[in-house]
Amino acid sequence: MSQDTKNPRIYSRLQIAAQLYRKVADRQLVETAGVTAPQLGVLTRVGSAKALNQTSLARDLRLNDSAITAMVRRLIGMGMLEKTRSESDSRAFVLKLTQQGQQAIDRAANQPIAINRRIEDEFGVDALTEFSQKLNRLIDLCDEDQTVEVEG
Amino acid sequence: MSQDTKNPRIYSRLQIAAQLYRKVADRQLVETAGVTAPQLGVLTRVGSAKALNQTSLARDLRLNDSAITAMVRRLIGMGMLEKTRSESDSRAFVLKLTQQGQQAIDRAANQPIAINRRIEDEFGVDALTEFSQKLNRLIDLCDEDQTVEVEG
DNA sequence: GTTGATTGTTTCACTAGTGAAGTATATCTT
DNA sequence: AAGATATACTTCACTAGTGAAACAATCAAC
Repeated sequence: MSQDTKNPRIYSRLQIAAQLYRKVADRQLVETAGVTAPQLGVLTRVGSAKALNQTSLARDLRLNDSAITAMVRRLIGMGMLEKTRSESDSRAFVLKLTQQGQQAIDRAANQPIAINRRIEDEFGVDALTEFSQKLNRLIDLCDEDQTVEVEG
Repeated sequence: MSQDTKNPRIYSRLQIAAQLYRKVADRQLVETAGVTAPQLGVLTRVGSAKALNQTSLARDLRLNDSAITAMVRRLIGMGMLEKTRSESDSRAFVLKLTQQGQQAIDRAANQPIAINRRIEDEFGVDALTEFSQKLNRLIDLCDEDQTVEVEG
């Protein structure tokens, strides 16, 4: 008689789906591009910005500052990213792709991973768009709930 | 001109939604029941089984054995769970709730957290069911992709 | 009844995230 | 110009997961 049987709580489904998707995507991406999915996310964002610092990156990806610190350290260690002090603001760093980092992005772009194609094929663009919108609504609801609690 | 703009790739949305939902749920659950959402998941599963060992638990929750080892250790440390050697199989352990563990479940059941009610209200049962089905389909696709790769 | 494979669990090294507290630089305010 | 406040980043301790390698107990075969 858990609540799961009564109404369709989506919490655990969502967690399982996200975890599993990440696992599969990671495997395939590491194969083709040499980076994990979160790492590719960072590289892509850095690549598409002119001069990005870590705080902006954190905001864009909706992550903690400390998550970025760790992520960037790993990517620098892998030779994918460079970090130089900003000239306009000496607290901040400017992130830049290395050649290797750019290569990783290119490889990922040129050879889309199987799981993504599979999902697109199976769902179709319309269903995927709708799904994406529902995810957005879910995100908004969580955001509201967070701000309500902090302010109220 | 990243692929994100062309077609609605759901990977990052899904990750953000799952992470954020967990964060909000954790906060509210820790408040009302004294455990996090993943912890409550484990307790609930243990509570609804007669005699569960860790491997079965891992399968049920779709987690790694080593994730369970760590999870159980934490829950025992919190006084929520007990672990005794199985009499029928002396490799295995039998997991059991402590009073405190049962209390945590009860509190969570009696006082459903705000974010879940909010999501149910906003989405409605039908939309939620459909959403859940799509998540299931996504999970299945990932599963297939995994087995294909292992076997092929 | 030993031998070999399978099963249940743990350990280790890792990624990826949170949140709180600290440091250093910038920016207001007066 | 100084002091307060805000911002950029790091560190630390933590949860939560993966995967590979080890170990012990069980089971199946011979």
